[in-house]
Amino acid sequence: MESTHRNLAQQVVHELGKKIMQGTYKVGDSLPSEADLGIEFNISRTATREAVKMLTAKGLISSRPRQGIKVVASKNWNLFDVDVLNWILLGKPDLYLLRHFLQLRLALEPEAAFLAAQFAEESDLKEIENALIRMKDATNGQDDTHEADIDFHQSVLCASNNPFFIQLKNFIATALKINIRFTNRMIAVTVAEYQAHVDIFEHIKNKEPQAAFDSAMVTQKATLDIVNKQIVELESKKT
Amino acid sequence: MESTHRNLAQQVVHELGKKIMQGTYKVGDSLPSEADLGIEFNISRTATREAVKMLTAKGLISSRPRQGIKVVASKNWNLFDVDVLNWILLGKPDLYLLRHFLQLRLALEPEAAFLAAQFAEESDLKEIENALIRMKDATNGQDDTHEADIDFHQSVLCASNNPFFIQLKNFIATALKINIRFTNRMIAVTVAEYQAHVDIFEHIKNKEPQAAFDSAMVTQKATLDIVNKQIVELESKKT
DNA sequence: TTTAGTCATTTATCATATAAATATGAATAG
DNA sequence: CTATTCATATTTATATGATAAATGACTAAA
Repeated sequence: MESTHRNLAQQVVHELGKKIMQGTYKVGDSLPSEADLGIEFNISRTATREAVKMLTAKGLISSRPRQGIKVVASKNWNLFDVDVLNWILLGKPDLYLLRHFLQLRLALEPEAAFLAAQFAEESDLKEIENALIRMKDATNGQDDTHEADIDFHQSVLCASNNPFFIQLKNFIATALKINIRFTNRMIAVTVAEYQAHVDIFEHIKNKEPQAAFDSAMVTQKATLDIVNKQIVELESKKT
Repeated sequence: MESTHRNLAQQVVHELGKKIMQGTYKVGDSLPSEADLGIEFNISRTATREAVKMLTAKGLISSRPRQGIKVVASKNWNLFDVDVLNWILLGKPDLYLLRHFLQLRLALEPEAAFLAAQFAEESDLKEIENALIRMKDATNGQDDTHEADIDFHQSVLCASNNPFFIQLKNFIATALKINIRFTNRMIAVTVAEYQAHVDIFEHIKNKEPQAAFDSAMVTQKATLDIVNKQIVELESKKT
């Protein structure tokens, strides 16, 4: 195993999780037996089993006597688990995955903005404003635009003061990272996008839920439309 | 442990998970040490550790040498995990939790209907229709209304053909169950509600995304408004 | 051909031992 | 008296080896 010799089980969880999301082990495939995994990673069966149990808890695999350890159907995967999302990021996301992310974002973010306009505390507003300032600073090269952009989206989710929306911070972050990868990680966030964010913030601050919702909806829908068109194009090329 | 002597670790996971969601162990609290848990449940430390690892994977606890096993902040809980949702159901949900569920449902379900109208396959439509038929049958006492109702909502999610929406089936099911508990589990789904469902289905079938979205939105918003009013009432009583 | 039973393989659990991490409090230095 | 260092005890982390239970595959009998 790695150098550190700490949290071996956790490391194996990540190795196997990555391999599953990258398709090294596909749905229905059997993983090596506990004994073999132990040999492969040079750890005891105890640690191996703990790793297997953690992946089971995240819904990626099942393990039964005689049948061995198998990757279960992807509908059972805990797609909103932090680790799983990060492993998705390490895979090779395609346009369809990007669309799936955007479709859920379109559902979530306008409503989150709506709720933020209703329930945001002073501290929540400060967080959002902070992210906006960092986005503006980024145009002067003082900060990473994309990172500040992600912070903006996450802080709006938090401002909803709804634990379920807040839990989806990781989902949104992953969605944005994949989006960035597909557009071009070098291209900074545009002025137009920044202005759209400012609009959303203003509506939240002024406690105008519907206006906040609409502003968020417009930008989301625009992004999704672009990807939808790209997919149509892609599919027409195929045939 | 129980009679069966199979999957001891899994049983302990459920016991502890329930206790955490019911507040027996609160956020920040320490659980008994591995050794003590082993004694309490009459299982080996190995099995205990595997249970602890599974709960760790679900984001409920952390376990570090000398520090012991502690319930982590609820923002780290995997609220969309099937098990966690079921444990929530075993707790004592209040109006605020119900509102949080409804707020996310309001975000998800109209968009799911929108997507279903775009992407539903024939088989998906059959599933939805099937649930509707069962709802109608239920008025004659042949079936459980609520169960068929849950099936309807879940089948619309599936029809979106978006894995993220599909993953949220358990969330919606839990939300509906809590909703049923709050209204009155004896009261059957009304004819009006049934008709609203039929409308949504028709729009999906006719591939009218926006109409499907609007229909779903109306019913959702109505439900949320009622709960919001109840909360306002509750809070005015307090002061 | 079917059925019942045997067998081999793999996970599930247990018991015990040692290593590593770390909170706590004592000892020490300033 | 305060801050820092250090020893120690407690708890988790890992390893090892042994036994139990589950189950797919094969075999033999009806």
